[in-house]
Amino acid sequence: VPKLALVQPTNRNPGDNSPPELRWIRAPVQDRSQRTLERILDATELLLDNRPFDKVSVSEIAKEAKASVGSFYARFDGKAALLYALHERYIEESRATTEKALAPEQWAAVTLEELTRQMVSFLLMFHREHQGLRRALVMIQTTDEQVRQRSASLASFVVDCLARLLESRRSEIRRPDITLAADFVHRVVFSLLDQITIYGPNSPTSKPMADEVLVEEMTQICLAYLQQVRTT
Amino acid sequence: VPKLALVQPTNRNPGDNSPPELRWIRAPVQDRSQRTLERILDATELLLDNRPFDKVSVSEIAKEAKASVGSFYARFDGKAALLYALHERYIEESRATTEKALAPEQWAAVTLEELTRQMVSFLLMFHREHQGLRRALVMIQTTDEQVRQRSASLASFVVDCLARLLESRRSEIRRPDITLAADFVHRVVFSLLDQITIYGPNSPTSKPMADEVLVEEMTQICLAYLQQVRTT
DNA sequence: TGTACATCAGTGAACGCGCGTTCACTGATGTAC
DNA sequence: TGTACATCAGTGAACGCGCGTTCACTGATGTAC
Repeated sequence: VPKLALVQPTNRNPGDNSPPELRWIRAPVQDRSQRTLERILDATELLLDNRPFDKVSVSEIAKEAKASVGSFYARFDGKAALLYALHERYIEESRATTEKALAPEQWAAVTLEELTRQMVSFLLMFHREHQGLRRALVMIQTTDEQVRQRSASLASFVVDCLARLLESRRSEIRRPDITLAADFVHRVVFSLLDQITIYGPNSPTSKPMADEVLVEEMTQICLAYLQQVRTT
Repeated sequence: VPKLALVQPTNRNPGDNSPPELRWIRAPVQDRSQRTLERILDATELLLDNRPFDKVSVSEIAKEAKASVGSFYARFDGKAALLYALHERYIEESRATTEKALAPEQWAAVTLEELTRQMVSFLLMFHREHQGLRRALVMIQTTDEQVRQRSASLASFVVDCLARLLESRRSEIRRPDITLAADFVHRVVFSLLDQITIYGPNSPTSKPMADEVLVEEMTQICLAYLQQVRTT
């Protein structure tokens, strides 16, 4: 079980007047409560697959996690903190995954087309796995500035990694500004994925698109953009 | 003032056993109440620019519309019906606009590149204008099947128009399947616009992108995709 | 190894706030004669 | 043109439901001696 990236325990030194740290979670002291905490996180992510965060009540979460409402509040400063903690956990996982997946060395022997296809295909799966949570996060981001900034910083990291990867393949790319290209490709791919996250498989287009078709068209549009030959 | 596309008045004929019609609104009889209704719709759309639908209370809406809570409920079957009505109005407007904007004749003398740029640029503005409402609609679509289907039917219409336009320019396009191409281009463009709708100008990418850059890159990626020369 | 005590963890009924909805009433509009 | 009456429109205080949060209490764990 991957260790949780928790933010600041409750106990502080007397003279400690550091800036208002994010205190999303009351740090567990015993193993038992650590497990309760993780059960709560998992249960919530499960429940989010079927309903938005607002429609999932704290008592339901407690029930699903085989805990009580009281023990919930012993771990979290409130319902909002729960979503923050899930966000935290999700970002940690994404960051680690990205770092490995986008390392240029790994892709040295593969064509840009195949690289793109693998990437898109993997991302589609990854996003599907976390669909419920992602939907909840998308929704809260429309309001919560803090969550938005955390997501932005992850996105920024991903774009940097992507730019480095594209840089290592400069000869295969015709876009003049690689940083811009990385940024925009990221935008396109992730907004498509977000759309799927939000609306589910039957997205709000005419007909639902099979996964393979989707992956193929996404791959093609990225490639076409990166390798575009201007006709003017 | 464009006439509202309202759905079914309350009075029905005795033997009327038509399928469960959508009754989102209690049809106004006097002019006065018609105006109240529109004031309520406009006020809501205004309030939605700053807050999600859940955080806008009915009494606030009434206040903003210079009406009372009671008169609100005289027009709408409930708070949900209000959003449905706004959706209705929005879809009507979009449909009409699309029909005109995508008519092939209008674009006969323009290059595909310029056509695309104009379109993307217009859409960006249109979506910005309705940002608040769109955000609310995106959110409710994650839950409400009826709203989702209505949006889907609009999307379907737009894709059809787009396919017809692309068809009329077959010679400039290299994609084998034009229907698929229309569908996918629509998806890409609208998911990017949705992303902006949701997150505002400072979307969750590294740095916010200037409008002109955004329009330009969107234009280029669409063109590149439609005119792609396979290098294999 | 055993006992006492402190702290941590867990429980779930009760509380209270916010907000959607109702309802008894007043005022405005339109129509019949 | 005027009056009576019916219907429509508007008002806002009061209600009640749902759900997040609290709290007094019980049980578990760990530590000191």
